[in-house]
Amino acid sequence: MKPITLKQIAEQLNISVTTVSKALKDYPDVSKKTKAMVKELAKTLNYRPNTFAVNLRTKESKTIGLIIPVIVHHFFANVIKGIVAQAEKKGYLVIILQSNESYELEKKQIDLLMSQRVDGILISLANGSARFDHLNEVINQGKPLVMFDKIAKIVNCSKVIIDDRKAAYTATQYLIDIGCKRIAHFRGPLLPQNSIDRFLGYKKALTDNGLPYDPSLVYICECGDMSFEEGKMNAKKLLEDHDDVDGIFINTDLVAIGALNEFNNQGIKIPEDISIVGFSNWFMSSVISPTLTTIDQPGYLMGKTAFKQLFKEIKAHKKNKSIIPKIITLETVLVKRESTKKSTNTILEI
Amino acid sequence: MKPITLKQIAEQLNISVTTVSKALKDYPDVSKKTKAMVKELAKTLNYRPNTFAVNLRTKESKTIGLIIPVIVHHFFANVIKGIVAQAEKKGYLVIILQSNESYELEKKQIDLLMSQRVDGILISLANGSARFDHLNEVINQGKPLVMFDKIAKIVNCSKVIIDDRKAAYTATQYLIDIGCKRIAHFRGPLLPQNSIDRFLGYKKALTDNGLPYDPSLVYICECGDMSFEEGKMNAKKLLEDHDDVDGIFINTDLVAIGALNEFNNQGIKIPEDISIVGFSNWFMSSVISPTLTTIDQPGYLMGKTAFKQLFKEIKAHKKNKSIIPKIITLETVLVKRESTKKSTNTILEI
DNA sequence: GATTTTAACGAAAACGTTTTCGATTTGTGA
DNA sequence: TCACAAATCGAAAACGTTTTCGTTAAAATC
Repeated sequence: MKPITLKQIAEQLNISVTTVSKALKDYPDVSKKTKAMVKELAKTLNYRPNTFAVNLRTKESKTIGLIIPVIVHHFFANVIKGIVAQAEKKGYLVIILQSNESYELEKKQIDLLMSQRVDGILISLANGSARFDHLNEVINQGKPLVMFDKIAKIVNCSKVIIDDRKAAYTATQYLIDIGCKRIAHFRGPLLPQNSIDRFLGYKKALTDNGLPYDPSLVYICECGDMSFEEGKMNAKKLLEDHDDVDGIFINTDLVAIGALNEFNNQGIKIPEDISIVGFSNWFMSSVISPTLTTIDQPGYLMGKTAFKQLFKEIKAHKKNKSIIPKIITLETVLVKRESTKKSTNTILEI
Repeated sequence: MKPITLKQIAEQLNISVTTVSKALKDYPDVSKKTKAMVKELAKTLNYRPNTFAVNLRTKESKTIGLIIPVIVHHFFANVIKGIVAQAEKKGYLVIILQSNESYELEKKQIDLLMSQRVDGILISLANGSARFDHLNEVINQGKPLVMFDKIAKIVNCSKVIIDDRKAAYTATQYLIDIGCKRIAHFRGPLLPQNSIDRFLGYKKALTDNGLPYDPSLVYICECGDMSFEEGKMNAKKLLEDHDDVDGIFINTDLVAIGALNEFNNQGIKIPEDISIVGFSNWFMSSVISPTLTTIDQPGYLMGKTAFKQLFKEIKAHKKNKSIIPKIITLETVLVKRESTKKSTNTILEI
């Protein structure tokens, strides 16, 4: 019933614990014979090293912590999948925690992970996080930390992101290229950097193309559980406020799909009357009608990349090498589908 | 830089490590003065007990393992959320692994978790799992194990499930009650118990109501990444094969939404021509048009309940009490929406 | 004042592993 | 034969806690 220990193996074979340990780890100063002996007995007894003891000795747990604002979200679920898969490859386990977009919780969870002495931490910030002492604390303790997606520029650690501003610019530029003159934007909440950057990308594309920026064309939504409904509501409001809008760039697909639904119901033709571009390439976007043009946000790859970077830093940390924070920007692509009309401007289609 | 230890505190205060340890844990044989002294210094030094050492001493890690077939799935994501939230409340951390519906991976992961010496394991089976030695091994080692949702009846451990058969029966019975005479079923894959049970519930409702069971009305789909497409395809086939079907019970919402989409495109009126009931109550079901009648499958509650049961068993195991496996069946409810027509049979509506 | 009780503390073992360093044995070359 | 190197092993310390049990001093009891 009790787990097998090195001591038990040693006693059975009449050798020392030391030799057993070395044999199992293929130390050069153990003869082939004893190695074989030890390994065989270990196998038949189904010996498993006591991780607790190993951790204590080696001062590492082969475990990392992951704090994520929401789990039930296709993008983050994909990130989790990417992290877990990559971690497993490298022999690391992942402890997962959900901050629920709350700074207080996030802080507590950082504390939990530090107490647990994980080898490193991956985090995507809660919307509520405007202070970062808890993260600086992690860094000061010399614990590897990598942020992804929802980051704080001010925190001095590695980050894996997409260029939200550029992607939004691309999306808006595409709307302009296909002939849209009056382009609205459904933006995300005011706080997280992502929705700010997407908004800025939208704005810059307008001005770069000589189009006026009109604040009344920008609608805000929380992008929480009610995203779909928010999309519908904003679409409704937009139709009431303006009759000349011919394109919308929307912060996230679910909102876009809500808007699309409202337009469909009201008989507004997409893309003939209004062209729509979403963000994130949720699988439903390729499936609804009309299919949604959107920016592909590589969740799985982001998770994978974030872990890879963290892994490097963990290794460096073990060797007492200092780590130079690195910012990795993943490519996004515009996925053109039915919700945007074809360009009428042939010159642009050379 | 190096973490503070009990020893350091002891030396600073000129007392023994023992007393420091006891003071921090409020042992009665330490004076109030020393307790205050110790606690204060511990706080200012930001002392955190070394989990590795604590684990080694106490033989528990306050950590559980979770193996799940897919993370990127609204139901499972909800389950994860429920588990993580409840675990955190009780001071437990969750290590998450994804089996990818593969028996081989699942086996390896069980092994990993056993090596890690987690205090207990939560698992939802991979579709590919038809052998259960790896799970029996866990049980034999006396490690608490709770299965949820995708379970194996044959394994002697606690389980948290819904009554798939009953829920399917309810769904089908509802279709019958509102007047459907020719009811089709889009079922899931042949293996997992869930889709078998849902199929059986469908069948039993038919025969209990004197309706013939017609195998040609049963369509199979894998319910994987292509669910939506499968729904469309099956809908198409159904329209080709039969012109008299007036109701469909569908294994899962995403497939149902695919079917709905196809029917919409082909001008088939839902619910006038065909009534549809889905399964799981995905949030999109309340949002598409027409909204989908479905069985609500309580993912968050399932996660929460599964952890609670595991927690009980972990506590029992610590006290060397034997654990009697318990099967907890969560209630499901039929959520009536637009995709099913109102009953014309007033007698049934008393 | 002698004895017992209580309060407060500490020594030491234990958890199971890893690793350093020294000891022993065997083999090698002169 | 001697010196030295190589091969093989083990003793012991260390990781940082927890907990048992004993010790001491002070307080209480008679």
